[in-house]
Amino acid sequence: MARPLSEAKRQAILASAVRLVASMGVGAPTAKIAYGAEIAEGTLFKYFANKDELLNQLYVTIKAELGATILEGFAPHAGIRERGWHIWSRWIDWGADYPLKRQAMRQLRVSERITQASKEAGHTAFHDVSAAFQQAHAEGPLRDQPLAFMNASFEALVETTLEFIARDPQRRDDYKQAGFQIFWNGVGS
Amino acid sequence: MARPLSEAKRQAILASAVRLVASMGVGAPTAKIAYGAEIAEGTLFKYFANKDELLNQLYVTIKAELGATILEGFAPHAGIRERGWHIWSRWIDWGADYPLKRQAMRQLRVSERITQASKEAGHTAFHDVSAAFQQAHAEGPLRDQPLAFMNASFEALVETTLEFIARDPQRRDDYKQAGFQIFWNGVGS
Amino acid sequence: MARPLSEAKRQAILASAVRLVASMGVGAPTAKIAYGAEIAEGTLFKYFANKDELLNQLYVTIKAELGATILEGFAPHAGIRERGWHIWSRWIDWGADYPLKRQAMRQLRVSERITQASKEAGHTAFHDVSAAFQQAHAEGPLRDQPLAFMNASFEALVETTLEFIARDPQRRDDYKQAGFQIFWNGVGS
Amino acid sequence: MARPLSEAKRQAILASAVRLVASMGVGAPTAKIAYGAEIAEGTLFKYFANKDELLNQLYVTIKAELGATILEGFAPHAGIRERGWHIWSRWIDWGADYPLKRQAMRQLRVSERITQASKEAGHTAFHDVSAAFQQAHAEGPLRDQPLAFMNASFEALVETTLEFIARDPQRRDDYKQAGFQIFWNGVGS
DNA sequence: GATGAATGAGAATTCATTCAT
DNA sequence: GATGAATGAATTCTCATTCAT
Repeated sequence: MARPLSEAKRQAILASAVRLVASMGVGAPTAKIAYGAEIAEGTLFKYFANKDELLNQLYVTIKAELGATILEGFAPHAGIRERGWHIWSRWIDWGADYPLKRQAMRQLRVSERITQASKEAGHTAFHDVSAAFQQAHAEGPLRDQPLAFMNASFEALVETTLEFIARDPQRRDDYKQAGFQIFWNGVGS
Repeated sequence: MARPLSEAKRQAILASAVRLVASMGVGAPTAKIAYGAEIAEGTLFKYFANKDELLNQLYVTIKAELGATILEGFAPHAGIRERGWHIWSRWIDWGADYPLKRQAMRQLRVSERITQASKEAGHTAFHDVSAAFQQAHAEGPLRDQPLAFMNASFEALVETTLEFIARDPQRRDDYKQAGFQIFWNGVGS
Repeated sequence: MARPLSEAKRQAILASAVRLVASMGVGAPTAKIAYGAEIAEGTLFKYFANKDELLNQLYVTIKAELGATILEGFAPHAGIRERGWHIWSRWIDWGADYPLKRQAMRQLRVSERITQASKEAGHTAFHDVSAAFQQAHAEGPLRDQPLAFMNASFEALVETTLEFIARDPQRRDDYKQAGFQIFWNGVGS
Repeated sequence: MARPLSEAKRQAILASAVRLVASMGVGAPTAKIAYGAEIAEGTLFKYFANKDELLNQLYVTIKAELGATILEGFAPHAGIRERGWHIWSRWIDWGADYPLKRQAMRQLRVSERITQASKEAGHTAFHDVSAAFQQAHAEGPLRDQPLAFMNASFEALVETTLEFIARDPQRRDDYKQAGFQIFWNGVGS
């Protein structure tokens, strides 16, 4: 079935879901999500067959958006540190600028309702980001661990850094630097 | 007193909650938790006034248990790296040995139902662990960032490491070493 | 609008509530009320946000209906006794004809769940009935007591009379006369 | 089964029930009643086989106490008005002095849980009060109505009067006079 | 006899989803 | 296609009553 109707409404539903999942978790009622999107309760189910599908698409969509955002302006031939910093920097900026999306992701990540398929789709969307790590990985001291482990550590530190920025936005830049330093030193030389 | 509230039952409820929250999130029904604890639905509410209280006590209890476990055998006068390794090691072992508790914590950490007070109680229970970090922090390159930031990074890397161990238990020791290495290099020299 | 909230259903709920509250008091389960209205349990809450609201609206609705019924055919310029008798007569007839509504009111009147606001709304609905008493009051021997006291005495005697009519409907007219006589003599000359 | 154990405890339960039924209606939980009586939840059921029995005994007890109170100092050979006034006066005083008992009775009177037997026992306890009315009744204009009707009117006006005294205790005596006047004029020649 | 933990049948809501309009 | 009323299973919590201590 081709995507029905208004793309604007679809986006409104996703945007409303971001807000509600961020604050209430995946238990946020579909009726509230619909209300936040200014559509009727039943209309939501024209766009998403059921709540699980909405949640999964939300997950994949945010992940894809983040992936694309990170890669904007990425210089594949820059030095390894520059590439790492680019990813770190854009990721942090995205998370600090869209705290609700970040919060929603936090909830979705731990939810049993996100299928394996969605997680894989998320990885796919992140493919280029992962690729950018490969060289660094191959050369670093973690070369015997899966690339995924380095990726995950990076992400964990991004998450930690964003948590602190969220609590204390004034020091955004300090945290951004400090977090990257831990990562870079950590996996480096 | 007719019959005192049985500590065994209280533990059974918490243990059942660990299992169900780990797999279903905080939306796990109290009826299922009670069933898992082999008590009647109503009995649960003799032990915990309501679901929120159960969830919060679960959070604090696990956190306290983890804190105590980490500190067992801790040598306060050992070298700084030894102390760091002790904490890392015991934390990883705990998480690898009790994957359900770790999973439950993951859910509880992001839940809106865990009160500020519980989070603070969790910190208190973790006080000695935090203290053990202080010297390392004062001397390291992160001395201008809050100690909490270093702690959180440590925890984030523990979490990441445990995630990988859970997926691939055979390589438990490899991950354990690799994760610590990232942290130690990251915040070190 | 998909389907408007059906006024017929709303009335069916209120009618069912009348029956159940009359016989079981305000403890009558919403599930039974819904069943009696031939709707699903959940549907009731589309019409009334919660049980208290149902109970309060029931109170106000019955009171308003009674007020309107009493005033039908009221001749404001008739003699004072005629006016009093009109009110008495219509009130008694209403109570005798709708014993369940009367019984429900008995329950609602003593319930802690009826808010002050509803009681005031009830008075408002009864405003014209009260007004009809004013002249009688101003001239009678109770002029030094609040009008409300005379009103309440009237109502108490109506209630008593209806109680007897309910037990012994054959003598409806006797009781109707006797009750009014007590009131009229009581507050009169 | 003879009445077990401490009469003091039995009274404490009834006293606690008065308070709770007055404020919460017959839905007041037995656990709260027990707590108010400073006994254990289960102990209540040693004194009253079940909640209905407690409620019914409460009804009969209050009614009996009221009956006895009214008759204290009653002069059977006084004039008819004096006898009526005596009853009125003592009843009003009792109700004004024990507002919780009066409130509890209001709730019990409309409850489906009070059996016919209890109502009859209540009448029995009131027998002497009723008897005092008989002569007045036989002589008055209501002689063609059941004595019970006159009794009930009296009680209804007592109730009304007490309601007003409860709201405005300062005017206790005014209301007391006014209420009796309505009754006396009402049923008198 | 007193206690209060244990029980499980309700009770009032809530909510994803369907379907008449 | 959009709407939101309708549904009823599921959820949290309450409460009278029993019974082990």
